[in-house]
Amino acid sequence: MLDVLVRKMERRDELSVGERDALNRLPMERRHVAAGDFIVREGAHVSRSLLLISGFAGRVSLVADGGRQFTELGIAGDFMDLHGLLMKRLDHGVLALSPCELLAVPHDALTEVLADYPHLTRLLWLETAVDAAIHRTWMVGLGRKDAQSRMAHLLCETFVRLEAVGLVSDSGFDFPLSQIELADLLGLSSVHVNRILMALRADGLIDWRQKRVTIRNWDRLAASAEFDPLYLRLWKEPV
Amino acid sequence: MLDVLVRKMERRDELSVGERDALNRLPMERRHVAAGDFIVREGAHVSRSLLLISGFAGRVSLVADGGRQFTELGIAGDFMDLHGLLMKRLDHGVLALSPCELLAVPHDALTEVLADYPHLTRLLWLETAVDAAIHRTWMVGLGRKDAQSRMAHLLCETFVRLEAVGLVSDSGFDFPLSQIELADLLGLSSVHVNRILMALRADGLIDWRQKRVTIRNWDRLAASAEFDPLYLRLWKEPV
DNA sequence: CGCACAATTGAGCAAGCTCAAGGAGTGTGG
DNA sequence: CCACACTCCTTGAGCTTGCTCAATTGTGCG
Repeated sequence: MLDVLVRKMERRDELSVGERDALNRLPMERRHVAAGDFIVREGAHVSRSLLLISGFAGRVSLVADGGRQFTELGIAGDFMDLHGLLMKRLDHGVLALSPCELLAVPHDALTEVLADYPHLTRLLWLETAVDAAIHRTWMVGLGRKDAQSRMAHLLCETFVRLEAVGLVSDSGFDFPLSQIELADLLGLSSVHVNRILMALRADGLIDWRQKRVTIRNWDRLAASAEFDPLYLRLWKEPV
Repeated sequence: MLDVLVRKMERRDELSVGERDALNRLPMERRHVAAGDFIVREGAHVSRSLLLISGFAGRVSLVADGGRQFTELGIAGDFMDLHGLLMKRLDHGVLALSPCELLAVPHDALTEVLADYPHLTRLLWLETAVDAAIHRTWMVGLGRKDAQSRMAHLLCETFVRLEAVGLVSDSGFDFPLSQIELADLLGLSSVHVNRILMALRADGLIDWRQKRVTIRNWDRLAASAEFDPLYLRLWKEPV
């Protein structure tokens, strides 16, 4: 069941047999959440962490004027609230953007297992460190890049992350987000998202039909995004 | 020498004597960096992590058009690149915004010590988790709040974080950043930063003279920022 | 005193927003 | 099988926040 997580971690460092067994011995409960439902509410006390097995989910914060900002797009293989293990209360909500399949892992069991596996601990710590690196990269976009560059960057990043867990085929991926949701990911209005997508299609950089994105010209897309995948830490180097 | 870090960690959870000793046994090298100098370059391979003992430092990323975005303001007690322990290469630069005093801790020594102290590991992991929470909070500001609210939020956040390490007195704190640097923290232009600061002063929310900020009306400042310190995780709860 | 840098102010400009309306796709009940 | 309802996408038009360019005024320091 943890295949998708193990696969991603093994892009970064070897897992020993003992470590893989330790992971698989963890008690886990399977959960399904429908698109549009909250997986966790903002501010909730959490005592288990949720690994996304399939689907798309967003970390989201609400603003007083009725707006919202997604602070991360979770894909298969992502722990949506692993930091809850340490924070105890969640500083954001988690919303299902498509039907989601999750595994809930109790914190006490996780803590107990990790005490005996420092290297495994570091690999999970790395997962949260990559989250932070993704956050920083988004911040640079939100603060200093224009709307088209931000959209291009989101598509490049999502492509590479999905590729790492085997969800890319024919230079494309299924991507069931609405333009309203994209707007709240990118800090834009949905009207502007629409105009930018029209432009990216007209320029031949992407196709986007029936909830599926196809990259038509990676080089130009990555260039307009200033995309450099360093921050995703997808190379093998001992931790 | 690690006092400022220990003090902050003890706001969150007890440290045992053994844990405190283990920290103090770590080999450390003291470094001084002048204001305006890079502490670490973007993309550098790192083999030690740098704890900021005094001064202000910024995590910064450069953009092709010559712009830059700070993604975090580091204060005394902050590890500027603890995630380098896991990432191995840094996805951002670290710039001294004032004269800075730092302690460099070799990764191999840190790894070795932490292997025997799982609880200490979790406390350091929590440090990086709080970094990520700060990132998310900034993202919400960059994406969905106006300039005045963002500035107010930065001042509230900085106040609370400095208070946690004992650097607040008389409702104020020393804050030697230029308006250009503030602009690059907040994703604004320096001209606009200036106008907002004039407004905040005129409204009686703050004073800002001689590199020192004084909060004149915390309630209204926090309200205009929609500031909720939950994400700073400054309460005591076992990790 | 003079230099370099930071703060301030003015004026015009633009990226992206809001408001509004029409079209297209999809699911559902009669 | 159709009609309606709902959501999402698309497009137009005017507006606002914050930007750029530019000039002026402090201010710390050798």
